[in-house]
Amino acid sequence: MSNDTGSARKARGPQRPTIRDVARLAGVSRMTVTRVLSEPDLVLPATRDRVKKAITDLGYVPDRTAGSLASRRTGFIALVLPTLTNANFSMVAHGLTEVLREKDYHLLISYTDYDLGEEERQLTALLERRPEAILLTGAKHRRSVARMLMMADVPVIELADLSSEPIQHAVGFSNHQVGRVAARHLISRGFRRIGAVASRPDRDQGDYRGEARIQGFEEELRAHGISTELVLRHGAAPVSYDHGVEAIGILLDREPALEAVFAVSDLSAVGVVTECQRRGVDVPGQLSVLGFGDFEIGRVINPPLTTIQVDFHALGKRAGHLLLDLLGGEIEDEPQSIDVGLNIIDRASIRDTTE
Amino acid sequence: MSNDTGSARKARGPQRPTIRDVARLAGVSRMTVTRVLSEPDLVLPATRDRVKKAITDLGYVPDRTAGSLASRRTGFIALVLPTLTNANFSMVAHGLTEVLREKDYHLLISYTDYDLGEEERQLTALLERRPEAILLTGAKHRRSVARMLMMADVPVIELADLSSEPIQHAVGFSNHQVGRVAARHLISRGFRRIGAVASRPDRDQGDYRGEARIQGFEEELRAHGISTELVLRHGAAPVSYDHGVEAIGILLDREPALEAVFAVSDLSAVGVVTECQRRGVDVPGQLSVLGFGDFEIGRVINPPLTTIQVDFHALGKRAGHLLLDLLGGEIEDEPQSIDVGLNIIDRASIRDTTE
DNA sequence: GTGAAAGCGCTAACAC
DNA sequence: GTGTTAGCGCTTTCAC
Repeated sequence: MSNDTGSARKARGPQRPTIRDVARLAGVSRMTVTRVLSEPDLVLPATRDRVKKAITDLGYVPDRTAGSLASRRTGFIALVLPTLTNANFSMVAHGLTEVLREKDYHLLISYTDYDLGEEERQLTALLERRPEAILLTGAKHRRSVARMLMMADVPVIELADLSSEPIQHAVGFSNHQVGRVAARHLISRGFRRIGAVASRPDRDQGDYRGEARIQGFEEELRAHGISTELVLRHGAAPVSYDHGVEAIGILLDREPALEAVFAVSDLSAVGVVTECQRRGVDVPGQLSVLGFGDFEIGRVINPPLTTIQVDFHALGKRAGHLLLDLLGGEIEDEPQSIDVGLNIIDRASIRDTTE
Repeated sequence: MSNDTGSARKARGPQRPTIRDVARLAGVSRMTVTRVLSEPDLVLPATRDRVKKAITDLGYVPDRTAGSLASRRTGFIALVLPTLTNANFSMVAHGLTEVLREKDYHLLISYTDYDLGEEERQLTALLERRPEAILLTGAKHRRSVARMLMMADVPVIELADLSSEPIQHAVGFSNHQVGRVAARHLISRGFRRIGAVASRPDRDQGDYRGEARIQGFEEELRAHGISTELVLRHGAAPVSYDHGVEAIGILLDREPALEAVFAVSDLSAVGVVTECQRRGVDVPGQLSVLGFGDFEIGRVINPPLTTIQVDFHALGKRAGHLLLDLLGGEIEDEPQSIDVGLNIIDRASIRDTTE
């Protein structure tokens, strides 16, 4: 009845059961086992049950390595992140996983520690695993990386910064837009003596993102006829708690009547709030503070920080759905660029001028 | 000269170059190409160069799926985490990656959202990828999961909680020990009116970790003849900022002369500090506070929080090295249990009684 | 509804 | 130092 007698495998100890063992035990061909696993409806219920029983009896676990080779579909999606220890990037991975799990895709996660050389090395290793798509963060890549990506001949989605020219598809937000939204928000609240704290964009590496935000901020200020002289670029990126402390000190010395300030990062904003309290400047009574990033700490300080947030979880899900469309061929191959937008998280560091 | 004429592959568009193409172009056999890639020293320099040139000319990227199948070594290490959005677990992954990268192993990361059913589902999917070892967090698993793990016939390392019986190997720390260290630290600083804030261990799910800490704390207190009546179990796990606020309120109402308090989590400890400030209780002048976990927020509040820390990055590296030993067969198969220990991060929330 | 043949792209094992 | 043979465990394709 069955064909598979199994061509004399070298008997070296107990082996994991293969599809052949299942087939033999159930008295069917291997093909039927495959069908039970992938398209059970094509198999007669009686046969199906026999096969299923054989599977559980043997404790058979299909080998997807072999399956991938035969079907030429690994089910892997490569994800290259700068680091895992950043809540935002983790949220992206979570969002992605959520939608990809459904379709039995697996994320192959790598991180680069913000090192472009490491990015290239990781990507090289990843490509050997034959991912069906590649997702990576950031807009800056080596030429060699861009080339590898093209050669790979699978969909490529860049995550995060939408401002620069994407290699193929992109899902993210615009840092420039962050600045514009920040300025617009403060202006709409009636403030006019508006400042900002950012870093000096000296180094080409690093904080072009913060600089993009601050430029958007200045543009919007100018568009409303407001001076940008209280926009302070101080210290080196990345900005931190201490940066906020120092920068707001300088700004307040220069303009004690400052009404509102935008910090390019929540970390810096927390420093701003703390330093204000030390100086006896009431937040938000005298000075309103707006941050960016929605870091956990902003939720915990007093007053809780109003901030501009990017929903990275949603970003991950959007990327995941785009991927599914791309992989399912339900979409033309024209490069897609998706802006997930920005949210203002209204907490208590901005004075309510409406009352 | 060459053998491989390539058995008439169906010509459907441009294919990725295979090892066969490289072999043909370099005028060698496939085996020689494999050797150039894995053991270059075994190949004559002249041949090696020809092969290398062919590889770059074609842009050949080896297919590890096929390689894995043939060599029966996938190079995958499965890692099952509760979540990616927790800095501690991310650090574990980083530490692991650092040591595994060297030997060309890849982490296959999954997360369970703290759901035991999801753990089983993820593990099932993972096993189909034939990982060479399995790392997973937590000491609580379904029986079915334990069974799958045994059947898998690869090294299994549990990460984190050392108190309960490990399935095989374990790398972690003891929550019970955390409590003992906490109590010993406060006692050694000369405090006697010592309290603690934890959650009620009502639910079997969830916070047995916090409960383990608090029990160790009580034991050590008793061992020193100190009353445990100021150890407060309040509210449901997991403890948060608000938990600390409420709990210290209750405790201070009960014993205004409280000298020192241990919070089972930094989050709660921060709530404690904040509430004390609101009440005008000076930290650490009047009340010393000790946390656990070394959360980022503890570094930023004022006064910075003294806390008991587990070095999760080191934990990851230790696990990685154990794995390499296990995989390299350089170690007996006796279950290993490695305690990475605890560190007290001395900041400013505990009064210096030595002056 | 089920099965047989023919690989997927690579490497282990052994021959020369 | 290099090549040949024979699979790894599955799925595709087509036959019945």
